[in-house]
Amino acid sequence: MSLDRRSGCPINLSLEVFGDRWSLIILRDMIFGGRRHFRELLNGSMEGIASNILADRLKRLLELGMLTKADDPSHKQKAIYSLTEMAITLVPILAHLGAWGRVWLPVSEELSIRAELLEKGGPPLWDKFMDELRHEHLGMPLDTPADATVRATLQAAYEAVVKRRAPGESTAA
Amino acid sequence: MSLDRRSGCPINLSLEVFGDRWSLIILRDMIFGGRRHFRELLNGSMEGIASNILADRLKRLLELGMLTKADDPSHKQKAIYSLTEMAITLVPILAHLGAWGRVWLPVSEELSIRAELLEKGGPPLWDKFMDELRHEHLGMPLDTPADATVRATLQAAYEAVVKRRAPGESTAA
DNA sequence: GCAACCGCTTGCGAAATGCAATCGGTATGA
DNA sequence: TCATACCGATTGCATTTCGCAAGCGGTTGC
Repeated sequence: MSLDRRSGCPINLSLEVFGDRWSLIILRDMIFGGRRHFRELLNGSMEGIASNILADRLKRLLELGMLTKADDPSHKQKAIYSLTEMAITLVPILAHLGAWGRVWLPVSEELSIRAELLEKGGPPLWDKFMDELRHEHLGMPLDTPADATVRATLQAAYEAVVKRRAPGESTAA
Repeated sequence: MSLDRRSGCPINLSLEVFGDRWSLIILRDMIFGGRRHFRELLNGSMEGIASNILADRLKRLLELGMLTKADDPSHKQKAIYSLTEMAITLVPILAHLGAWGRVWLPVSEELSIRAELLEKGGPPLWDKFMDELRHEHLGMPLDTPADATVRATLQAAYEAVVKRRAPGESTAA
């Protein structure tokens, strides 16, 4: 995973940033899953990322300016990863990607409810979500503090589908 | 490049489709460059795709249902590749990707003019473009036949930038 | 007849990936 | 105090993929 600079085309350069199978998965888990630590990303990843790949991609995303890294005051060995504005502005792309996948690919119902809500919410919801992410990761003040965050709303919808489909059973989030 | 089905998440499945460094480049060249033949894609690719990779990706995109392949009546050995609806609906994603790359990555001026116009045109322009692609690749009637196609407009803008930046010189399109 | 072109394949070295085990250090609880 | 679990990685190794160059049998135009 090097940075080729094969051409100055915006689409090509974007692909060189996250044109691989893991970078966007990591960002997805940070954005929608609220994960901030190495172990959270490692164990929480639905697709089962390997630890060396995760370490490599985090380093790469740091170098690219998509993430920042800071010490966790609660634990000397813990590191907290934060999204930068560069990464936060991927939300519309992730929304489109999810919407497209929902139409054309064999998505599972419980995992696509988030994409469905995000698509229905449209740009206003994306803006609200990005505002929340800026607050969470960059320490910026919230434009309009809401009672229920976008992430919590999406998560609740996901859990409702899981519960409906498998009543009485418990499933990992 | 296999099809893992690592999870039913829409974003993950989308990544399994074009989460590599070449698939979207090929589709970009077909959509914005109007390329339909193997050699056009091979020699016209700004990033210099290798012929075996191109062959592999075309096969993959065929299997995924993003492309179809037909004989070219003008030449017994020529094949014409066409976009399917599945691929045409990537236009908004490509537009977003280009817009994001233009903000955050070291794009070249001449190669980003298309992305700029596509972003400024917004969804109405994307719809018009997709309509033209449906006409071109699927044989559907045009909703509102226009004098200048979106692709020609983008191409003209690109060439104007090239001409302005290097007056008197000639550059490959 | 012959060079240029057609889509595509082959061979091969280099690089990336996936997997499991492990590292040295840190918090936790008995 | 001491075992245990956890922390962010790193290492070794087998497998897969990539990138490059050359070449394939066949078609076309001059």
